[in-house]
Amino acid sequence: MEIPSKYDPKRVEQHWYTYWMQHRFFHSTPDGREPYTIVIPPPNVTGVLHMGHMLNNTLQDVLIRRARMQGKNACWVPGTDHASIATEAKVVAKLKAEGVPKASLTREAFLEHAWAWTREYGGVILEQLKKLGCSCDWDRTKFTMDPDMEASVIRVFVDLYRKGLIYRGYRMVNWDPEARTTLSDEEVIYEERQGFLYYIGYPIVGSDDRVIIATTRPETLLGDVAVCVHPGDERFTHLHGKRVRVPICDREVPVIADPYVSMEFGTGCLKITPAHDENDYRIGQQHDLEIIDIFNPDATLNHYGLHYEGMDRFEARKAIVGELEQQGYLIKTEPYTNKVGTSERTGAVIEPRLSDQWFLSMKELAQPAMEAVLSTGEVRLVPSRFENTYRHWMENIRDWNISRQLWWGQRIPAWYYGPGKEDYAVADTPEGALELARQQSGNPGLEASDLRQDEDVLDTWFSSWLWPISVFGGILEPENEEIEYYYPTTDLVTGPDILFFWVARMIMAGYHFRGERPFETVYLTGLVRDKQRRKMSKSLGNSPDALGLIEQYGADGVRVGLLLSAAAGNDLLFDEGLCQQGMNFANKVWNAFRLVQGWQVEDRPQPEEALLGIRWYEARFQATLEEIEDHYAKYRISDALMATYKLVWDDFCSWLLEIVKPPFGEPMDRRTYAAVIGLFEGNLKLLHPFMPFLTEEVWQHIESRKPEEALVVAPWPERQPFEGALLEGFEFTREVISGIRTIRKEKNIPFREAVSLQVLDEEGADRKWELLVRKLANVDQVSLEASAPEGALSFRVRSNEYFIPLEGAVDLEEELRKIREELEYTRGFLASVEKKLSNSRFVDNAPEQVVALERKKAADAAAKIETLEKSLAKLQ
RNA sequence: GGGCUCUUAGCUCAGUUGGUUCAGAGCACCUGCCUUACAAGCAGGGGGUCGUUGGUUCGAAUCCAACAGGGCCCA
Repeated sequence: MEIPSKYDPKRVEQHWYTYWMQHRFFHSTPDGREPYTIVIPPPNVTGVLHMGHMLNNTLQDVLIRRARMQGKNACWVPGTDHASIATEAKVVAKLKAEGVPKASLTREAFLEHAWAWTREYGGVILEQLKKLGCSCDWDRTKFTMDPDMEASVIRVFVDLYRKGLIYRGYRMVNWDPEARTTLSDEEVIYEERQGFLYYIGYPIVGSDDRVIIATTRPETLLGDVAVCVHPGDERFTHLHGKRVRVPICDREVPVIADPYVSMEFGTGCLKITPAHDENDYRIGQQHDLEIIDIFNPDATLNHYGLHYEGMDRFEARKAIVGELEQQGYLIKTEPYTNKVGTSERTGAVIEPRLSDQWFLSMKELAQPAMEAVLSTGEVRLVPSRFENTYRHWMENIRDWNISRQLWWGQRIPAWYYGPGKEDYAVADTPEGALELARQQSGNPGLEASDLRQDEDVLDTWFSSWLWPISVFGGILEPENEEIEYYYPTTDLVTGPDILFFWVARMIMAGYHFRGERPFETVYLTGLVRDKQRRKMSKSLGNSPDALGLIEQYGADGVRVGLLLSAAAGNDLLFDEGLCQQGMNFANKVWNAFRLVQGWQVEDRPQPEEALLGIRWYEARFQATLEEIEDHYAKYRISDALMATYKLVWDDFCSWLLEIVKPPFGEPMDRRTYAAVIGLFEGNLKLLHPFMPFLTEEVWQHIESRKPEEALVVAPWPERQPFEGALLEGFEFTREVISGIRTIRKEKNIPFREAVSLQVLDEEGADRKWELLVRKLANVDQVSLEASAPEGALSFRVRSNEYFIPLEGAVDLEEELRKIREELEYTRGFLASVEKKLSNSRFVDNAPEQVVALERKKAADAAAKIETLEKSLAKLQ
């Protein structure tokens, strides 16, 4: 069989993915095995794969593939969410481009377009995950707007409403003027913006004097209803009870006193605009002030804007400042940096706005969720330092604004039957609402046509927070077999940026609706950044094309590249070089396979060094397996990968294969061959979660396998006891071989030229290891010596001394210098150890083990010094 | 402004309850090799006062304090 010298991912990836799917290896149904469950963090239905998704989903795939190999019933539920703001914005933009304004459409017509859009683009990101190799149970693919998922959301809304946890309130909320909807507090991102502080003089009524206020938002003066000073501020006591005239709109407003005002900030005098600032609103309430809202929903000025009506708020700011200046009201402006809230979705500057919204009361829900993470440890955050962030948020939790002024999403199941704010009924269905409405209103004559459903939809996170329950039907049928089997899920892998949006709320929902945690462990990944540490984003254009990377480096290469530097919770500075490294590794494994499969095998005795090498590698494999299991247990996936990488590349390829490799042109014995194949298969198993395609390809090349023997479902290697002495013996031997290679390099002795080796064996080393030295360092003869020979190059390993006789090539001075250097270092080392040992406080206080170790160090060093001194004496 | 967190080799990071020859790994770099699996490779090599300053201790990269400089969350 002809096998190309380079691994070609394109040739194999599609083939094996199709094979796995055909044999339904990713599909899970409840059975007697232990379940291992992951629910995917649902990406936006219309999104495309980006680097964050790749990292996140590669991690999930590694975990799920390993669990599957461990014989657990592995179930990874994929799906998408409807992303109401983002999707609606895209659909609106598309329609606009086609000359169709949203306002010209009915709600139903708009939703038709949105569904069409979803059908067209909805599957894209999931198809991309398949390219990455993700082994999701695709039969279980869920979408937050699926009928059953939607029904779950509605059921939960009604339930929480009836428990009194959902209420309708007139509050100051975060308004996104671009999306024309409210946002929850979590969706607002505060940014530092360079602005100005404007000092404006308000004339005092009945006086020629004026009062100066400082503001960052002069345009809002059109909504001013008062000017406020601190009651204890003596500079302004003469103003109490006076009235001032607001410039431009010429409105007379009172001067009020409230301790909220900071005497230090600005002029100590504050204008009050209750409609456009949360604190002003509070003061307005306390002082019973009027509320004047000067904005339209898109943040242009309304009729209160007078001659600025229709102008954008920022344009209006400039124009108003100009007018104030012209009319002499503007005293001065100074540069000022302030924090501005922006929309997480659209980036628009948030406008505080008063409106009726639906809120979910959080205190009660938060309590068990807080305990689960911080007290009982039922839910574990990895890395644990996120617990602090979690605690801080949970302790200061505020009610959740769950209504959105959008059409794309689950419409709030509240029906109004009268003109009053409280004239509504909440129910699962219009019929249920009608019945309730008749009761509540005492009017049995109400008809369906008298009811008007709330226009708003629910926040997308109000769907997502149920995800681990609703994907298994656990809301609608709380006792169904699936939810009972798969819930609580095992691991959740997501980014820390949605710890509050999603993770915390899922924990709340888990305890509230199931009385149980939704998952055991939350693995928080880092953010993927570029080499300048900037977050990768579409707007910056610094995110490489995900599928392009897979095309270039292969899915396995990209997976390895991403994982190599992805310590949990640490940001990952993405560098394409890492994918290159991943691809190189794939090629390395591929070529190791080419070597092995090219060997001719026949009946012949097994060389002793091959047997020794195999025994050593078995021990090495076990030691590494132990290490890898420990890394997995701690979710240190990149360390698990690195340990596997070194095992395969260094120990297996560079050492074992060189040990067992038959001389050129000679065949190999059957026992060695069979053993090497077995070890190779063990390696493939460890590698499979990281590099599923390559490993399955090689696995199937090794021999033809039945479907149930595919690597994807092969049993994970078992832990076995191993001989530590083999590892120590090999390590010593490796140093000897290294020493000979160094001398070869320094003296330009080509490898094909055999050398002989003389040993001053102070250590009493096991001579079986000489077999490896002979083969790997091309040594033709090994002899034990009683004293240092002359005319030889030397090196030392522990207290052993090795000589390579090489007449004429030996530089005596150089040899002496090397020995003196080693001697000096070792003496210094011994001195420091002895100093420790002579300190009675150390000997008395330190643990016995530590003291014993120090004694051994001293003895070893002393032995080495003796060797060195002897050699020195001989040479001089 | 409040809280959290980090600073170790050129880069990205490990370093567990203070104690092995503990100052590490990968990459990058330097040198030599087209050796019949692999130049996407092989062999060898250099490189750090562990941010600074104090303290605790027989012993500090590790614990404590202050300072300097990053980052995150919240307001």
